[in-house]
Amino acid sequence: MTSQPYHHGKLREALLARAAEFIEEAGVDGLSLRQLARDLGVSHAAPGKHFRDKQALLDALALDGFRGMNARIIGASEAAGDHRSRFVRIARAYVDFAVSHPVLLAVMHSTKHHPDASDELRSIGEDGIRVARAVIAEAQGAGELAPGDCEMLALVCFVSLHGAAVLAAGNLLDGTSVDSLIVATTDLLWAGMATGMPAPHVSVKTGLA
Amino acid sequence: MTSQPYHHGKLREALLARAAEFIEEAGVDGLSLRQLARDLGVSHAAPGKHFRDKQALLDALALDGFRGMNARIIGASEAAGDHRSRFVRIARAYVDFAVSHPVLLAVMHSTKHHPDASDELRSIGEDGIRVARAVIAEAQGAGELAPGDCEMLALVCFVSLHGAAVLAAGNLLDGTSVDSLIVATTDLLWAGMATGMPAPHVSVKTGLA
DNA sequence: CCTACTATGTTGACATTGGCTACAAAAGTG
DNA sequence: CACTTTTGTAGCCAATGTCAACATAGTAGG
Repeated sequence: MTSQPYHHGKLREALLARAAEFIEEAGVDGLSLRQLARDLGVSHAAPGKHFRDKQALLDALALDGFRGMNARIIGASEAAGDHRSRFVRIARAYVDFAVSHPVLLAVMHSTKHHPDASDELRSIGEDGIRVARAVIAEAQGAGELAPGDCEMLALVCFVSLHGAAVLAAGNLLDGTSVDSLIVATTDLLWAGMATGMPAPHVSVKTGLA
Repeated sequence: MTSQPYHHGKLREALLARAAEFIEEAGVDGLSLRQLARDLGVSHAAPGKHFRDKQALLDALALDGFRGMNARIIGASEAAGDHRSRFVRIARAYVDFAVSHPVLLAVMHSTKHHPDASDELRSIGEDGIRVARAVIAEAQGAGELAPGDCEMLALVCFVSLHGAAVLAAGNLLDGTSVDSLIVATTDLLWAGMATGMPAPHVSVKTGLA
């Protein structure tokens, strides 16, 4: 038999690739460093040379996940079309990614990242908001949307689509198709932004604070 | 020393209560059945008499969580006020609960429940949607909101607020206060529903089962 | 070429965990 | 009282994450 070389060569990449498959099959809890090592034909402690601990591997997975997702979102935003179409396409790109990689999405937004997690990981999640804000600002400039705080509007849109993505990824939409939810959500958000928000509703606050 | 009674008496409740504290302190992964047992002064296998396995305990936690959350939401919806105020109050109840019990919320919406998880656990998550739908339907009847598929509208609102709750619970809103996000989100949704959605692209499915 | 030095992989060990079985005590129940 | 069921205990096992000690490979400098 061909004697295995002592050094794997691309163990780090192999670990990440295999781990990405594992978590989608068996969930994050189903991921075991030792199983991963066995699967790749290396010793049980080999992963430790590339990732300080299990969370470090998950952090790296999250980073890759954000890179891939942002690439899709940016690609969707750059496609031709009017503002509203681009808005819908961005939303669809986000939710589609979530449905395709539900567990990875959970890892990406998991709160428990290493204290020394890279700054990139901390800020890379905001790319989506930036893209949404750009489209909204353009549409406002073109008069298609009412003027308003496009920063906050983008955040609200991001938040709403994040909810749709999470629930769709978790298969928690009982009878509703993902696509019809995206359409309904983007329609509602766009209608609200087109109308503008004449009377901010602040009188509800109870004095319970 | 007072000899411990052989039977704890209320071990099941004690386990749930202590576990609820543990997960908020150390996350779901930080929860150990054995540690829990040590903490309550019982043997390491005692929890097994009340919960088939760890997931069964998490399922029970999730069930309790839904009960408490739904109680708050329903309470908010029954408070006096016009439709819009009640809508905002429901939203606030949801997000407030999420911020108060972030890890529990994740457990509640975790996909990996036992195959034999109670039917109650499967359907109890829809109470929030029902409450939102009722308010929307009333407001539509009163002419405050444009007519439309209140089932789908309620789902979109629920989804949006769920996103806000998840991100707020995860402390992922960098500079924005939770309250201003709630206000902006409910304002935008309400404005959209008041205007109505002129031209949906795709036909909408029938309501939830 | 020979010698460090570093990066990468291996082996062995340890504490901890979840889960199982067998047993013991308590609490009902006839 | 005899019995059954519930509740808790003690012991065991395989698996895991992490660590320290060692082995090998590649690389840089003399």
